[in-house]
Amino acid sequence: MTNMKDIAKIAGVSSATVSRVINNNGYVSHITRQKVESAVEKLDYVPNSQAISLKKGATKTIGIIAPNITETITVLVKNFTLAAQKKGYTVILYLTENDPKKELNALELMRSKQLDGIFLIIRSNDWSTIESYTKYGPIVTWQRVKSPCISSVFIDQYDGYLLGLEHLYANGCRTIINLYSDIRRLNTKSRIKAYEYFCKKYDLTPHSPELFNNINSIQDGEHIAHWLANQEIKPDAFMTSSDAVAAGLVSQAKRLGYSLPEDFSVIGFDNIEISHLLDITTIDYSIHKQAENAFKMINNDLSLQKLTPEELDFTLIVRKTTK
Amino acid sequence: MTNMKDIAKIAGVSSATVSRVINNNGYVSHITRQKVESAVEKLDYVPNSQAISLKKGATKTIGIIAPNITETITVLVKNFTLAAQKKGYTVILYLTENDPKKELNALELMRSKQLDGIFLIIRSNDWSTIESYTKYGPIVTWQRVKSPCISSVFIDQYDGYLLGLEHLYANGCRTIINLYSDIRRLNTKSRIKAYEYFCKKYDLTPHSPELFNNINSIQDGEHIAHWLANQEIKPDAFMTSSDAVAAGLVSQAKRLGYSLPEDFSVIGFDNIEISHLLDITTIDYSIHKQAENAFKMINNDLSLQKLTPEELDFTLIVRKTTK
DNA sequence: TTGTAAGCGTTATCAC
DNA sequence: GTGATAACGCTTACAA
Repeated sequence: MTNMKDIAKIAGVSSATVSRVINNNGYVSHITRQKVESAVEKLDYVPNSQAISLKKGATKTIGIIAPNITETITVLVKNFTLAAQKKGYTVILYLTENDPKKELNALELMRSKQLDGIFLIIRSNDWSTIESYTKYGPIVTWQRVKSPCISSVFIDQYDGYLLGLEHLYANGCRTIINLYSDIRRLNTKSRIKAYEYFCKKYDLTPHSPELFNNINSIQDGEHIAHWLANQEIKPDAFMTSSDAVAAGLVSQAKRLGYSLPEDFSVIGFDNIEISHLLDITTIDYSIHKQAENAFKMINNDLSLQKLTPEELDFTLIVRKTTK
Repeated sequence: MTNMKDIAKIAGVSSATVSRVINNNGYVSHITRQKVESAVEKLDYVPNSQAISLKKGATKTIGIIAPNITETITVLVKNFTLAAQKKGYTVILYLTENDPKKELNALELMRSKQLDGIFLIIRSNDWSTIESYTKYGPIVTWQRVKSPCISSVFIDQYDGYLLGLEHLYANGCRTIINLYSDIRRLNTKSRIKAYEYFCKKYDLTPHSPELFNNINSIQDGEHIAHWLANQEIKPDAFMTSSDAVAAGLVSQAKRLGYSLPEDFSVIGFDNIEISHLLDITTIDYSIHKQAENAFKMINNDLSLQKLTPEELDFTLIVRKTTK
């Protein structure tokens, strides 16, 4: 491969001068610049990025770590990547499949100087383990976390969740079932709080959160449809924590012969493509902006050129699964 | 940051010996190995991967290039990434948004030694332009291409398409409309051929391919539903080239009051999650295996340890949009 | 079995 | 304005 020395030789200058030309750095006379540039052209020269990274101690590469690629995560990955590319960063995708060891491998990439920063969408290890890697570079997460060194693009979903519950109430629903993703998570705890406040406000009897815990996937949603079919007394609405769950529930319920919103109502969460396709009422909370904010936060840690994060908000998207 | 010299100093050996220990390379006495290992432990040392890459002239990094992340591409990205990780490779994701310049930037990453190989899912530049980059490393694509230097995991979709058409015929459909993605593409040309053969076989009058060209997205599928609503004489089936198109068509048609398969039939292509959710009959052609094969081909070009690609095949998945 | 030293391709600090 | 030259952190002949 042709390198700086080759260019220097052809152009009749030193490699220091070549470097100056390439990087527009320091004083170079017009004439030498031209000589160098034509040599670059002639030899079809491109600087070796490994050498630059080694020298500079930075790679202009950021890692995205996630357990797998769900539709929601796709939105995050896509918008983060686009934002990063726009600022000259390159993005590495690392899938952990929820294996803490694989996550560790990914974190090690930052320690071994292959990554300048990390967007850890969903973690697998303890926060304390992850925290110990922040000394090698910035880590931003999508999850809710209270840590002095890990930033988060999380927004408390209390308000968003309440938005959905109020909509159900306004449309006559009084026995609402909440499908929670993981009651140990702070995110879910906010939802539970919103539900409890809501029940108190309208004098309804809340159901225990434990009854519907760990409902996460499309399949889980489908199971709920079957569960519903077996109930004597049926609830009149489901409030979910993701469009995926809502999609599974809605599509399976239709297969079982139910019609929505006549038989019962369902509200999703995320406003991803699938909720549009299945006409599911949902809560939008601008995931794409979260992704961009994640990049901005990492960028601000790495670069002097600061980017200001955008404000996030909730919107209720009324479709055909609620009255 | 602590480096080899530091370890060497602490362990009382030369950095060459440290290297041997780290890489299990060459003869090292048990006792020195232990000294080195404890020094590594003590200083919490990790080798700098930039230095290794520079020295070795390879990065163990492969790029995935795609215009954006659709659901189908997600399957490709996911399985490729997992296969690559399993073999110790790291994966870079580069989104081009169909901008040839951005694709060029991504290809340049290989030229500048940041990438060892590339999985170019869908291209934006001319094949000849892309070919010129194969001298810097292997390029494998998902698209159909006849090139001496670019490999492809493509499979001719003639058989798969015919599978769908025959199914429609068997269920009484006689006026079938084909929604093509891009009639200039070889892939589509195979579909057209299958359709023509099919028409001749059953003595049906084929419609011109130009009538339904460039139908690619969910939105395009939705438009077709509207088009259908305005027709006096309605076709009795749609054969599509992707589940996305089928999904848009089916969901919009339902919104417009049609019921499937009573009013008409629809067959998708890909068998991605969405076709399951919407109960769309579709053609499966094991995209995940294609992704794995793509990695294997790149690996085989890069490494001495050869991996054998898997055979691919088509399966008709009958669901609720055909009789 | 271990050490020396050249080199991978840059950048950046000095001189001149 | 430009050129030496010393890093950056590692691998690998070649010696010893």
